[in-house]
Amino acid sequence: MARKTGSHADITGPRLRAAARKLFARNGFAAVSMRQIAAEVGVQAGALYLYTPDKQALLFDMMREHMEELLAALAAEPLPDAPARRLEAFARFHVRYHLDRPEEVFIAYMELRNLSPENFETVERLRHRYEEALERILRDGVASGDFRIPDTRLATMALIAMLTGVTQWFRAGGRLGRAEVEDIYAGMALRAVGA
Amino acid sequence: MARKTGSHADITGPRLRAAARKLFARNGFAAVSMRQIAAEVGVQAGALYLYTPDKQALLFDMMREHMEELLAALAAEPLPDAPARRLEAFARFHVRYHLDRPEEVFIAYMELRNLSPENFETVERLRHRYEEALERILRDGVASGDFRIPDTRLATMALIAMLTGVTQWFRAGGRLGRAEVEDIYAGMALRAVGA
DNA sequence: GTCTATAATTAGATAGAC
DNA sequence: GTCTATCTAATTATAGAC
Repeated sequence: MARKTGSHADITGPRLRAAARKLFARNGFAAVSMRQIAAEVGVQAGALYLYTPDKQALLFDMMREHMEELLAALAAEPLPDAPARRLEAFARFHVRYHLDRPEEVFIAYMELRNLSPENFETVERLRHRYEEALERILRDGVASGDFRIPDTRLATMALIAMLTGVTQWFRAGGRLGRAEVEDIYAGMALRAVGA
Repeated sequence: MARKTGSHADITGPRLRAAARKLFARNGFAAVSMRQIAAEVGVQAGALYLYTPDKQALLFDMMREHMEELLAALAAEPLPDAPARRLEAFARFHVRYHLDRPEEVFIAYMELRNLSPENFETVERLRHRYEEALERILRDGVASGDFRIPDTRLATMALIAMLTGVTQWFRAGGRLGRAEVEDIYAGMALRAVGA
């Protein structure tokens, strides 16, 4: 017999995460209340605590999972050996991945300061591993003479900021398509390092 | 005769704005309470309302003033005519200005979503004027054949994101000095547009 | 101009009925 | 597993004493 309320552990959990992601991305972690999230999920506020110990864990799990999936996706991406081709592949991967997950990306770099100190450390370590993947490409390219940049660390930060910025303005159905955007960013990244 | 409490309208106002700027930049608008700001100023929470109608106005005034000062400073900056030299001057100005005001910059692009709809519109218009100043340089450079970029609007957003990113990692007294950083970013910006 | 006191609301989180 | 009800604490903002 159909009941209005009942067991939904298997779907309420994911729905909670989806609702939190949506609201955190749109309004910011600190500005979103557990009651708002509950309303989005369609349950009462108290019911959320069956699926998360607290609001902080909701944010932390979201950010850690995002960074781990990003690193896993990068590891799974086939990257050519030649530095220029490798950088191009990285840039394309970065733009594509970030356009696919605008909410996670936005949260991941806007809500760092709302993590507890321990959680911040964990997420920062993951973020640093990602940055190092790019820095290694740049170092190799400098060593081989393919790139001309005065400082690999600065260039790493500059390129990541430039590429991540795509999420700030890109809108599906707009003037430029995803493939075009990917092309142009990859080209700018290559030229920026003198390839 | 010295009094413990008294008239401080001339100094409490600026101190309030400075405290709010510091705390908003560090912890985020939504996460900062009026009591925290009052404690930073050294007054009681109620006293703040002598200097601002509410918390929202505190944020809005800060952001509007920042954008207006940024536009005024750009207008006052001597920019050469040649597109490449003009872009270089813009990039140097942007990096310098943003390194000089890390807190304002951080707030200006992290707290947009905490503005009321009307206030958001006002700030967005100012931001758009700044972006257009760069886009005009890029358009001129494309027209003159100095720059090779497939899309000026995308290149505008990419360059601004890249240059603004300096505030995310730069620390005074670190490995690189401000002049060096300015040089490198300007060089990357020029190369990115094929100059 | 700043204080204390407080109003009115809302927050995160928990207890216990069903 | 979800509900209602509630706890405790914090929030923005205001009123009125000094």
